[in-house]
Amino acid sequence: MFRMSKMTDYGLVLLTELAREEGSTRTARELAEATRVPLPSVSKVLKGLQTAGMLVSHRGAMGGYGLARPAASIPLTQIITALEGPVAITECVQHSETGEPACELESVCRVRGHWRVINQAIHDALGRLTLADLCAPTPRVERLVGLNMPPRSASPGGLS
Amino acid sequence: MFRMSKMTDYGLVLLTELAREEGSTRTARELAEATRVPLPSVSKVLKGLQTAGMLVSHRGAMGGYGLARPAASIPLTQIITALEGPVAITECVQHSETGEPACELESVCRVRGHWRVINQAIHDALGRLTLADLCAPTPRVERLVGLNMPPRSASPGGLS
DNA sequence: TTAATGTGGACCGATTTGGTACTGTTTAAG
DNA sequence: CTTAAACAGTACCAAATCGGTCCACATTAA
Repeated sequence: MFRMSKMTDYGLVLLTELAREEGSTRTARELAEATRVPLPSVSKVLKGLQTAGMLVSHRGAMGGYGLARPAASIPLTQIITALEGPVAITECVQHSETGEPACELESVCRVRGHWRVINQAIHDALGRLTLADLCAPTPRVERLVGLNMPPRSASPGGLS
Repeated sequence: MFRMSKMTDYGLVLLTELAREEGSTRTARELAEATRVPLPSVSKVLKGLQTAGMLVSHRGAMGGYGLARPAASIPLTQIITALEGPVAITECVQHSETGEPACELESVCRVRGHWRVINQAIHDALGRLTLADLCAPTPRVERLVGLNMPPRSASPGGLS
């Protein structure tokens, strides 16, 4: 799986819509109609992004949401982290980043160190992209995300 | 989050343990004791890996599980796919790989194409690793997983 | 004053997840 | 032939998570 939650997906779609004209202010209802995302979910997601400092909100009539910073200075990792917690493929990876209490298998676990590395690679690939990149055509993303790795020198299998 | 499920984590730990001496046959109980993973979960995971063709099983007394192929020819992506389904960060990514019925936002969604690319990057990074690599020291994994991407040319933000 | 709008929380139903139990079936060893 | 060890399959359960809804409230422009 490796799935993002739907809320995170919604968040990206909404932010992309907001970033289409930077500096503009859109109402939650407008965004819901433009993206076809159910309004209550839109509200919940936008509220979260505002708390995380990515959006500014104006209450009352004529209010709405707008980007707090230029889209090019909002990394994907920050959005994902705000909406569904730290990017960590394993619990123990998260623990080793935040605090100490690792898992109870720590003493016998021989793969933990590798997860840290793999997780870092994914984190870096996502961190190279910003919200502005999500509004750009696909080829730009292909380049930035690092799809051009050399195949491994001596691969016995090669299955996928 | 981006988490693997606990079962997948268990699977990797168990396979790594089995790969420590290739060709050996270990009993589910032995593996449970060696890895401290609860026995019922061990059984469930191993059975799944056998069905997927990564393990061979021998029933009856003196039975047990063994690797069906050399560890170096079992890619990480195959293990993950067997234990928790296809690697796809979004539902729509999975749909576009398997069949046609995309999500209902398809017509207005402007980020879908990008997910395909990002997903491919993650998939490739994991596909470059095999079970044998998980038994090797960490530096080898660092190299194979592609941690050495150049920083983007003009990064306005750089936050993480 | 009023209507539009965000804020915050409670709540619910569905699904997933991790774990358990039980009843087979196979096979080596005695 | 009997028995105990081991895998196979299924059903089930409790807890957590997720997506979604609703409501009472605070704020602000008109």
